[in-house]
Amino acid sequence: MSERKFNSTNTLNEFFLEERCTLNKVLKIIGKRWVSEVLVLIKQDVSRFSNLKECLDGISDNVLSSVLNELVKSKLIGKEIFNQVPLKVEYHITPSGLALTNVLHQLCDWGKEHIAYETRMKPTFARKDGKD
Amino acid sequence: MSERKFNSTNTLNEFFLEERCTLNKVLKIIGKRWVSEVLVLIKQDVSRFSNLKECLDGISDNVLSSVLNELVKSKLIGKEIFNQVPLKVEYHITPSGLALTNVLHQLCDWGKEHIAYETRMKPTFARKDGKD
DNA sequence: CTGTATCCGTTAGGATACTG
DNA sequence: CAGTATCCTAACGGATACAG
Repeated sequence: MSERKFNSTNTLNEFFLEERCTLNKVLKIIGKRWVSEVLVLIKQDVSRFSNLKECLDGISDNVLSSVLNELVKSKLIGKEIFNQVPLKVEYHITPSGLALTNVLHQLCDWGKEHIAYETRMKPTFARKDGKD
Repeated sequence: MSERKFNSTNTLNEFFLEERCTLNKVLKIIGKRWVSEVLVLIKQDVSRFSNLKECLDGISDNVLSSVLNELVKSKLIGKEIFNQVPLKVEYHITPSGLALTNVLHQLCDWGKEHIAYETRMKPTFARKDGKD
């Protein structure tokens, strides 16, 4: 705190921080293990707690619950409680969440192109571009 | 394993899994704390270990090192070693990595629109859409 | 200068049990 | 059915020390 660096790197840092700040928040939200999956499921109209649990096979109630809460808190999904017996709750995606899944889909798309083959291949990697 | 669910959820599950698989890999890579930031920095031609360290202020050598390794392993950045004294190493972004930052930027963009105000606001949130 | 190895504290993921 | 509370463990981020 007492020795902040004001070198030339600082300029870059500033520019980079602006991007970092928000990006970090986003990644903090959807970087968690089950979050993106739950979001996608809800987008696909899997709106009940138990349905989600089935789809996610072995997820604990605990974890699913906290993930859902996080998503609700972040306004990516909405929660609708039907106060009846048996208790019924439905989750639905928000426009905000829908927009996110859209970007996520691009991310997925990128992954399919760039890391699909990366599982076991260790080719002789030599630089091909003419840097310097 | 012995009691796979073949209910209606299974259909959704199948579709969702295809997306999950790759998306998870991607998020696994860039969801780590410093990864996205390092990637952005390198995109901005901060190519030396020490420069990166300065930009990231308090990051440990250890962490930076492992992050760089991950990025190299994932082919998001390339590593060029100049075997001289003092030892010099340069990192540069790959086309693959560049494409990723592009998507990341959209993610950031999304964040700016949707979670900028979310820090402290707790408005009375009631459903507006006419979902039954 | 550019890293790796080791150790350690924190945190997130998860199992189980219990409540509305 | 839908969740919360508690506890446990594994994984991750990070500091320090050391090596090429």
